[in-house]
Amino acid sequence: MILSNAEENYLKAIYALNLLGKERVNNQAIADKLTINPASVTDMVRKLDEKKLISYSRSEGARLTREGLRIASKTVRKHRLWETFLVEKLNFTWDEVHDVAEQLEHIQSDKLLDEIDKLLGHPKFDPHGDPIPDANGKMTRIHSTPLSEIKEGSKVKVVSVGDNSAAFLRYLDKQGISLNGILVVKEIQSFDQSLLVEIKGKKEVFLSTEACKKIFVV
Amino acid sequence: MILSNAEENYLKAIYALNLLGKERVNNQAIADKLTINPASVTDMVRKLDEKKLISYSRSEGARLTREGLRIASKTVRKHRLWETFLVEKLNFTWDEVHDVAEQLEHIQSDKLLDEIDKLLGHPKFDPHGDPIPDANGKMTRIHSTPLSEIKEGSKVKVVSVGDNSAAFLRYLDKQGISLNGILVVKEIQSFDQSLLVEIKGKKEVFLSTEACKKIFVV
DNA sequence: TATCAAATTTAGGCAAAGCTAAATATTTGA
DNA sequence: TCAAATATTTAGCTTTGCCTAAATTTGATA
Repeated sequence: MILSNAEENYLKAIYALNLLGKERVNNQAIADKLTINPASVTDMVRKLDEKKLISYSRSEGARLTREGLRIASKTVRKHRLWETFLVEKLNFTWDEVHDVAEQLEHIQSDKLLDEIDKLLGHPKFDPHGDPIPDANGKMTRIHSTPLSEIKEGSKVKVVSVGDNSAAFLRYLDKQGISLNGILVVKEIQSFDQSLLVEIKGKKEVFLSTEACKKIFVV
Repeated sequence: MILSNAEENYLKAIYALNLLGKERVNNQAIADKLTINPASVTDMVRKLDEKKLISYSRSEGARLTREGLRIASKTVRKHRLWETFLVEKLNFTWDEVHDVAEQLEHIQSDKLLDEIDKLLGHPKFDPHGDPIPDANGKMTRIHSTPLSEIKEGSKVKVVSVGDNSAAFLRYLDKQGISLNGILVVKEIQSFDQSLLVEIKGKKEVFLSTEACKKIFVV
């Protein structure tokens, strides 16, 4: 079954919301995720239900079926493999890849996907530290913690970021924060919970509370 | 200006027909090229005219404007660079690339295009021997001849093929004909103009008249 | 339990890009 | 030159995927 880009995007949105803990997803959440009108979601959700890619009921919301899950995780796999490819092979920076990958993830070619995966050596994580689902949809989960919850004095490693927007990633670049970078939490400011962190002996920077919630560390 | 895939495909079609000699292109020809209904072409041609990507008049047909030409040749450039990339870097065969490139050519990212071009070493020809327009739309033209017009006894080199369909390319593979391959025309069959050709001292094969019209040699 | 807010659906619309069938133009060639 | 063939356009319809505005349903709470 060949799906439209829009259909794939809905499945991806439901998949992402599922991973955030929600077993069942309501229309409003999908609408917010995709920044479209809830009324539009009603229609599409009905269509996806008819195609048996999700099961939907007014009371319980939407849940991916086995087939819906397969397609959603494949789309995420494509997105993250393309991002990795762009960074590893084509000199893109991590703040440049998202929008292009949003387009590339809809290209239909199993061979293309397999060959990119092979070329990259079957990577497990993308340039933002997000796990890449394998061909069966399985992925390596890392039990990371938002930097905002780390105790003063701790030394941690950045393993992923919770916001792939160019704006946020460029902010991290400017602050000197990168994937696998080592941080030491020097001070937690009592008045706003913002952090003073030391970056691998190089320098110290202040990070806003909001930023710290989106930096995941171990 | 961001164009839809459909708009890009129309421009590409007009561009291709232009290269076949027609300065002006009529709706019927566009409809045939894209296998859509002429009535649909009327609408789109009007739209492209309004956007100043073509100039259209009922009597003279369609002609690309400077901007239309720029976009069309960029789209062709993308298509051919992707085809080359797939063959050179991702183990695709020449009969597997067309359909995927039809999708990839619509990805919007100048950086992506430039990096692919750089990675490939600024290739001048794609896997079918078609010239790749440079960033200014210029391309190397080779004055080739269809094999169907070659005299008996001549020794020639295959430089391009005029049909990128998987069916035709696989036929050529089976016959042992590849780009840059050397052929000797042994006999022209008088009753149907089909050819007996020798492939670089290896073997002799018969080629149909139709096939010979689509094999270009020097 | 009555009410208010939030979520959902309905109804009606729009733009894109295609279609068919019928009406018009235009060419061509007998 | 006139009729047949070819090309183009019009009119009206379809699907997709979105929209707004106005119900309606649900759920939380006072």
